[in-house]
Amino acid sequence: MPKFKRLPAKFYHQNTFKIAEELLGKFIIRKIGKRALIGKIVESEAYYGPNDLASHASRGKTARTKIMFDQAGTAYIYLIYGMYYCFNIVTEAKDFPAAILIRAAEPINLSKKANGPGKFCRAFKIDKNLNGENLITSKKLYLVENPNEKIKKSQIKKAKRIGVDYAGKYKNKLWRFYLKNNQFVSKK
DNA sequence: CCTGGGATTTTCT
DNA sequence: GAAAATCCCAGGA
Repeated sequence: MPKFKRLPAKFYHQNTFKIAEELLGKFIIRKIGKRALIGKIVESEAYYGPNDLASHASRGKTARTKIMFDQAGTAYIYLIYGMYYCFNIVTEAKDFPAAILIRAAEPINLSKKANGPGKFCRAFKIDKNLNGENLITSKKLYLVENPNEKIKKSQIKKAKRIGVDYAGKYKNKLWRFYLKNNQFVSKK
């Protein structure tokens, strides 16, 4: 097993879009008892600020979305379409709503595919119990440096977000990022 | 190749 | 009561 270096608090206190790009290639680790599930992040989507109509936070702070207003480095997990969980990483200062949806990961030691936000959570056994988890201190769910690979800017593709056609002018924002030529990206 | 609908439940109107 | 930051499968062209 290689030695994994956890991403520090400082990493989560950068600009949301920079983090969304830098997350690509990083490893996510989910510990369940003595087992660890590991995947490489290959696709992310940014949801930024109170005016982004695609963001849950655009309608203000509610019981569900209050986590998005929390401090950077918090996990925001919600149930979509009644059956799939989505995993997000909260960014920006407290009381500024922003988060990054992790859409896909390349399996390192996973038995299931993770090429889509719902499937990602299924593969990692992520559910509402982990909502609000602190990724900087958690023992169950956290992110680490990729010890084998450095991602270059030229490997990153920017694209429109998925499933947000209702979001007016925000639907065309290039706020989705993924690794070029990676077969585990949910949609090219 | 494409389009459309069902599953299932939380959330807001 | 309708819609939702999804996924999978069926059916038609």
